[in-house]
Amino acid sequence: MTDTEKKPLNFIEKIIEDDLASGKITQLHTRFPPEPNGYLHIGHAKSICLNFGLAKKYGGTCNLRFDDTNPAKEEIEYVESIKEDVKWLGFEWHGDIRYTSDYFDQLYDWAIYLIKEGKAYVCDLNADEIREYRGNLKQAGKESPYRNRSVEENLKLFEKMRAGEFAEGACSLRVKIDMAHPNMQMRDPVIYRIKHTDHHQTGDKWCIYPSYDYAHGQGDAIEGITHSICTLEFVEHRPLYDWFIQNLPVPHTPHQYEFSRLNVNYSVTSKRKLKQLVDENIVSGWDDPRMPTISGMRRRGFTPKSIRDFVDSTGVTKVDGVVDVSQLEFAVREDLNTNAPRAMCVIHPLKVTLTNYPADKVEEMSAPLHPQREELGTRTLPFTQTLYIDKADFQESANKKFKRLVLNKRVRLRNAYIIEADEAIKDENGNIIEVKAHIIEDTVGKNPQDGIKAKGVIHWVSATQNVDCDVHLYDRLFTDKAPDAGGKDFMESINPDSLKIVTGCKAEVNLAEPRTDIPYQFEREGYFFADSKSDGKRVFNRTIGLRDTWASRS
RNA sequence: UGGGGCGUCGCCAAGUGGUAAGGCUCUGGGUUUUGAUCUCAGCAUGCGUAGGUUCGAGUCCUACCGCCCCAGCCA
Repeated sequence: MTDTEKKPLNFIEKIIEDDLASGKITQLHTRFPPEPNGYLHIGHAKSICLNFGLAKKYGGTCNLRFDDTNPAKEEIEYVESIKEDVKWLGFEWHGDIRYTSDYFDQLYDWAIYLIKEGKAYVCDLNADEIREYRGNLKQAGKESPYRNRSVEENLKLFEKMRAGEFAEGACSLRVKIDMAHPNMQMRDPVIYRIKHTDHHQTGDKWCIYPSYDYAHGQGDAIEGITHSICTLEFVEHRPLYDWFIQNLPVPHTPHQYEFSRLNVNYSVTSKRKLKQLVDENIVSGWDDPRMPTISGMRRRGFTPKSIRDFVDSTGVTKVDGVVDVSQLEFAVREDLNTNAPRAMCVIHPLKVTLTNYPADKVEEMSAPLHPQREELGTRTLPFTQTLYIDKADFQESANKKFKRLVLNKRVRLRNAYIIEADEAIKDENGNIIEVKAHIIEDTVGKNPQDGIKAKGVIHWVSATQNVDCDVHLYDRLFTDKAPDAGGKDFMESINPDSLKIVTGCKAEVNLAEPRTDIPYQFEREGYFFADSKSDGKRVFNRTIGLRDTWASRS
């Protein structure tokens, strides 16, 4: 997406433009607020692109805020990986990194304010009792017997909570709204709970922690966030969000807007499920190239731009949908096709001996790094008497649709000569182990003088001057389009062939020290990215294959 | 309906009363030293269903149907 064409505005952009036009806001301020309790995945990428993208588009700012209100689930390791992922995707947060925990003192003071206003109380009901008193979807709840404690008593009790005088679960601070409210979120929600757990940012300073609902909007208000964008499951929290903003002396009035989460078929994104895949060794880790995590996609070779383009292509709406992976694959291929340098690698080597080519001769073939982009320059390929071509590119006989090497027929060796096959050498089991062929003289960069053209082009590599490598071929992790839909057990549709390791592949010499910033296109095979975790061994992860209309037709 | 959100092509998605954009996928043709790229063409008489208002409705009204979310001291 090169541009700024007249792409229609999404509903959030319309709201922003209206707010800017009406003077409701003078500058846009957004935020990306992950909880550091796991690795970011493609769904988060959408939120990142939306929040940072909007700020950029409208000349505003976007904060990175760790929503760290639950120390029991969070770890510093996750804040580090999240920072890395956001930067890698190409975004820069405004100013310092924010933590909701930076506001714990202010939040505590506001809790006391609510108590003094008679709007919050310490409740001694335990979790089970609170659930019972809450009622259910069709029945109003009952008020807690502790709901009418005096301000003084609440103040004293809350101070004791903070001082660590109660065990976890002994009591909680609740806000007094309406136990009969049709919206369950408004039935006196808990805003502070006791957790005798150290926090990765605040250490042992606190033993009571604010809830998400109580902390989020206030964090937005403190940071001057104008548009607090989140996903659809928070729609019913909005009245609560607004309640806090209205009932507390906050410095700004932020507003929450919800859009639908990004889902991609043939994959799962729930943290719990991704963790299960890791724990049960279905994948090698959170950054396994088959994972929908940002780190997994990075290791696989997806580029930041391809992910951004994909996310932008899916639109911002309130419709629950599932985007087809083909849309993601398209974005990856689109970017890689225009930017990946070309190279040749024979994955299933078959030896070819050129009987009319001198054994000691080496010709330096020049090949462009990109066929459509001359400015990228060229590379050199040694051409020798013995070569490797792919086993799939030779057949003793074939019909006319087979555009590769066939006995007594010609084929073009990419960036080199046209050759003609003369004989197939087989082992005792009848397997072809070598092909004898001869070159057609004077066909480098030109057609044969006898007018008999080659019908196809295949890739090759010198059998004496090449580098060994392994190739990891990835396929989708699940065979089911919706692995976890309708309560299905996603573990039952794991694709047993999601990874095929091929060893003994032969790559052109220029791949001896492969680039680590972008995948290569192994011509006719696909895009391959040097694996970042295979030191010592040369391993290429197949990012994605080339579009193949041939395979689907046959 | 307890309350809330949502229903336009296989998948995303424009459309805000004037006679259904675009992208992905798919299907054909052309170019091509990657069966890639590029390029040309095709692909919703119909917008969850049924009525109604209107000269005219995906857009307004009514009823119905379907899907998703909420009963954590998770976020």
